[in-house]
Amino acid sequence: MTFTTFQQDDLKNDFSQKLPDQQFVLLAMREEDLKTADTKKPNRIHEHEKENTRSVCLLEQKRKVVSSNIDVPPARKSSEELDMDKVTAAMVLTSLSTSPLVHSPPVRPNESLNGSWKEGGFVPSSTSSSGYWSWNAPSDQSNPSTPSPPLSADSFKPFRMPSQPDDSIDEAETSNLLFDEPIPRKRKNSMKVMFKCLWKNCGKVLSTAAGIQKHIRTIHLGRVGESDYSDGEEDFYYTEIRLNTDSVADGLSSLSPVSPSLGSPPFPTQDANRPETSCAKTETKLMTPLSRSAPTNLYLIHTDHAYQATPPVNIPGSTKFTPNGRSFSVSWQSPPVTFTGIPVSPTHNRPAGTGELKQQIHTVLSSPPRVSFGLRKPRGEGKKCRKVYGMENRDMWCTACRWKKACQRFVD
DNA sequence: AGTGCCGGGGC
DNA sequence: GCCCCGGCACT
Repeated sequence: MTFTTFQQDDLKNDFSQKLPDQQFVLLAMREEDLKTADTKKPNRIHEHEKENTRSVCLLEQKRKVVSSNIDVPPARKSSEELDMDKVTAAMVLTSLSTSPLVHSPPVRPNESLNGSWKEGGFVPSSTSSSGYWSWNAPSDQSNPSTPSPPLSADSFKPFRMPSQPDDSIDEAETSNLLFDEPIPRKRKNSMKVMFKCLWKNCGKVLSTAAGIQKHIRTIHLGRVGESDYSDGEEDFYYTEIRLNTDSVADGLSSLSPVSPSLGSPPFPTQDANRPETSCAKTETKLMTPLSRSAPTNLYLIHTDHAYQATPPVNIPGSTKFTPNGRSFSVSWQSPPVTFTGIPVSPTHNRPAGTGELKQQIHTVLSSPPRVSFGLRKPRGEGKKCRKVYGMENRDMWCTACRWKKACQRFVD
């Protein structure tokens, strides 16, 4: 995951210049810094919003996620559930990416950025002098052998945490937050949880997780003989649907956090404009099984305009698709986890150098991909006859070089 | 500007 | 097929 946190200094200054193409920024600040920022630069966030960038402030100890008029219900005590703040923030970010801009003062007090972020596995891999933190995905997470995944407007499921079924900040709640609809803290009793298969062109809804997993295993993954075995992959091919038994429509609307003013879904649906769904495929695979032991995954959605007519580019740790002629990039990062018994340290997953990391982020976020369409093979990197022997010894060149053809002596 | 080499042409 | 070269892409 490409995940960027700006600190107070960035807010005081013009941090919008740092990631000009990133539209959603997770902003974590300390309480006193936020107060200062409010006082001194009251319009900073607004300025950023004008550039189609919104900020989410993750307030950890207060258990609030504040962005514009977004509030997350306060207060669970247990510190390990601070991770849920991050998750919630990710959900907010995800939803923000699809909702219209909301202009209102975003800032609220916050507490330490340092403690629980690191506890959750988010150790900044680079810290610039300006306090600009960033994370990026490990470059070796791609796995090509995943079946075609689902992807639909209501199917974007950033993460799944089977181990925490009692998550009280559910999707419906988060969605409601985005629309500034104060809702009762707990409506679980009136919610019926269904499980919807996200497989392409499927959409089967079952009432139990086991059922949907079995469905996915047998129907989509073709694991007929291993019906009881689950490697968890199925988890990422379905989503929970919380149906409000008081008002089914309410529950359904929570599935798609799109403003009614926006006629189009936030993510590609099954329409003709939909590009290949390999992005979801990559994403799904990347989440497995790493993320299952890492429920603190944060998703950051950002959009940019630079890729509109370009073909998909495989950026490890990120994926991209183009709904409605506008591209979305989804990238992610897993915190340090143990994978098949091998401890994976942060330095394993991330490039060592700050500069390199930032370069990667820059690549992911803004730079137009260099795509060779195969019309011309990549230029050879090695020395060729011309360089080796020089123009004066042209007779020593290989025939191809003499004929200005591809060098046959020093083949790349 | 220098380099690699594709595409095309003459023989 | 051999040989050459215009011109493009890339560094």
